[in-house]
Amino acid sequence: MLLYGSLGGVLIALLKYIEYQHFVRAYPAEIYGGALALIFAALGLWFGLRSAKAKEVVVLKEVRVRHDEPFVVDVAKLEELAITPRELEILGLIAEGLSNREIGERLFVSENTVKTHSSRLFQKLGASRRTQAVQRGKELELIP
Amino acid sequence: MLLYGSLGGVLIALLKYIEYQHFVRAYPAEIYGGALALIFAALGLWFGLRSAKAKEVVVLKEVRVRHDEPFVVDVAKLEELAITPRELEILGLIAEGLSNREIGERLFVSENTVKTHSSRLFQKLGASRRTQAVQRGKELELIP
DNA sequence: ACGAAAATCACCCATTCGTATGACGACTTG
DNA sequence: CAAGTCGTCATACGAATGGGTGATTTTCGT
Repeated sequence: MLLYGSLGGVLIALLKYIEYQHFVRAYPAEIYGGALALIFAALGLWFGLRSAKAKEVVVLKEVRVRHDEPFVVDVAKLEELAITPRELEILGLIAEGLSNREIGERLFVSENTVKTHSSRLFQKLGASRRTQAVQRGKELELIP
Repeated sequence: MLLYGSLGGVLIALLKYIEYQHFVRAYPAEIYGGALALIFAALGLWFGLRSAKAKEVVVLKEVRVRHDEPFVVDVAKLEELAITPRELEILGLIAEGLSNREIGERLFVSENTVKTHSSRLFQKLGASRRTQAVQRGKELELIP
């Protein structure tokens, strides 16, 4: 800012000197004043835009985009494969790495029940292993 | 822009007229010129800053798309857990739902070998089931 | 070239899993 | 009401899995 100010002052003095010596008599004062006004208006505008550009850079950016969608089960595929709610529930627990026994404990049913559910589930998913069932479930968007 | 231009022109004319009529004799030309320069410099600066503010708003733009990353294994965690390349490979195949036998066939090794690898893998991952290992592997970004 | 790490394989044993089969009760629907 | 679906549970058996130990061979870094 200080630099700009002093530079402007020098420029003014210079211009004034030149003008006074050579043109003050050649052209009417209106031309002189107009030119001066134009020059300084341009100068001011230039400086203004310059500082404007600087400001432009400083502007902060704060935008968040979604990263994970909420996930919804593909109900169409569920019905298509005739997978019951209970079976889907068990698929989810299988995907969490729980054993049949643990699933039974969590759902307050016997391990045998879990086995029947998972067995039917595997049939419907075309899986023969639980890891396979998990993979299929993710592919079919039945589990996140 | 046009509006500003014409306004500036009118202003110039007005100023010139007033000056010519009253001050041309009262003060030396330097003062007159200096004042004019100052005024127009300020005017230009003001306009510059004004347009600067407008530009500042435009800059408010941000792209932070992050939906699907290509996925790279977390080498740091791999070393931290001392997981060998072979073990990681087997983890991937487990995640695909393959049985130990199938993994052995695909890698041209015996099922027993697969079992030892997976056994050590489970130890390192703190898993007791393969489904659990898969889950841990995904959490630790060892597999996609 | 030596030694450590990795990979390979085998055997054993207990547990878990997958599958089949049958059964029973609750609920829905025609 | 009869049929169908769903959830529940049991038993049984073979396959798969997990865990442990021991051993040999490759590979690789210093």
